[in-house]
Amino acid sequence: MLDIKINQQQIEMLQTDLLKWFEKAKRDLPFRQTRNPYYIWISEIMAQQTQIDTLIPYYNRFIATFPTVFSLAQASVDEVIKTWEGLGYYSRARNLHQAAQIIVSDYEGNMPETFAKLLKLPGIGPYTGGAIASIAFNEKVSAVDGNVLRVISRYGNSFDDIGDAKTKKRMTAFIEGILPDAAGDFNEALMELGAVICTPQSPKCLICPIRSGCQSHAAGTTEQLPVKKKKTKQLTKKMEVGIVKQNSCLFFVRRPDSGLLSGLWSFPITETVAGHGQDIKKKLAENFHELNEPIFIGTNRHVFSHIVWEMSIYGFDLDNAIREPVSTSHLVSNQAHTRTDYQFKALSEIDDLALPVAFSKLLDQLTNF
DNA sequence: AAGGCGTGGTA
DNA sequence: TTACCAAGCCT
Repeated sequence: MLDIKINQQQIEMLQTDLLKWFEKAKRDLPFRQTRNPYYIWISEIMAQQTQIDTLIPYYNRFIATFPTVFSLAQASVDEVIKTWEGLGYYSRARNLHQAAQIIVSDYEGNMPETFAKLLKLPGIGPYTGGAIASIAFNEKVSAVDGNVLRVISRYGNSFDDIGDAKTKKRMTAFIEGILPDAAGDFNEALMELGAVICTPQSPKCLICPIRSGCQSHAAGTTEQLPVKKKKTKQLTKKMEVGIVKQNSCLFFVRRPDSGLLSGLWSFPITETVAGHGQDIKKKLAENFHELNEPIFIGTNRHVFSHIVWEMSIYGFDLDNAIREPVSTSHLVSNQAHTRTDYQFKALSEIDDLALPVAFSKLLDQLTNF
């Protein structure tokens, strides 16, 4: 149970030390050069489960493509996903798009200015709501992310599992109790400290601005903290991928509306049962009447957060079909939807599609096919 | 409550 | 190679 004994004077020293350090040491990040709530919002959504260094080029590209909430709301969801391509957790982009439409329709295009209202928007939870409210609107509310949980675990020498909701509640309450008026800066300072000083491995206690009050440093337990329950191991799935070629074009399918990589484009893919390319050949029979035997191209492995795909890649060259060449008119198109679910694309056109890394990385293996 | 949901970096 | 981790949210 987190139980930090800290008096008013110590609280003020902690605030002062942290804020002073942050003012001096904070990294120069693109979204720290603005107070525009729209830009803050985009950056905070991108920051979810994503390291800052990774998201910076995406952030710059995103706000260049969608400079205002109106431009985002008016874009198609496919355009938004395409701009998000490669960043992962694509529901973030869908929620961003949906929330932009709500902000335009319900708030005249102005970002809602309170934690309570922000929390109602899709994709904004306790952390992101607190971050936007405190950083963009000076609301005195906490923003507790993984960095903050780690910093507080160590500061109070807490061995509570930070994956437990109760622990997060307690630590949030502690933060709320020591929040200064400059809540946005204080929240950012805690996160910055976690990102560059109070790191998961080998924390740099020697140069930590709040070392003097840190109970974990005093107890020598920093390497054991924070306590976090281990994740269950990823399930490995054997998959067969079908590369269908005709007239130098490759065949792509849109993934289902729900689940992994939903709505994004992919090569036809199916879980391996019989093997040797027969599973994907059977699946492709939904789209093509005549197919040659699969040509083995190679293997590839892709690791998601909770699944591993071990992919065997098979080619089907329609130009070299033994029987009559099959034209695109044989494609089964889904008449119920106005959007397209199947497409042949020339190599130069593939960039039009939002293609997850799991598939875009396969393109390198197709040079001899 | 616990698991689904991406990707890239590091030890 | 394996394992862990990153400015979480949704169901």
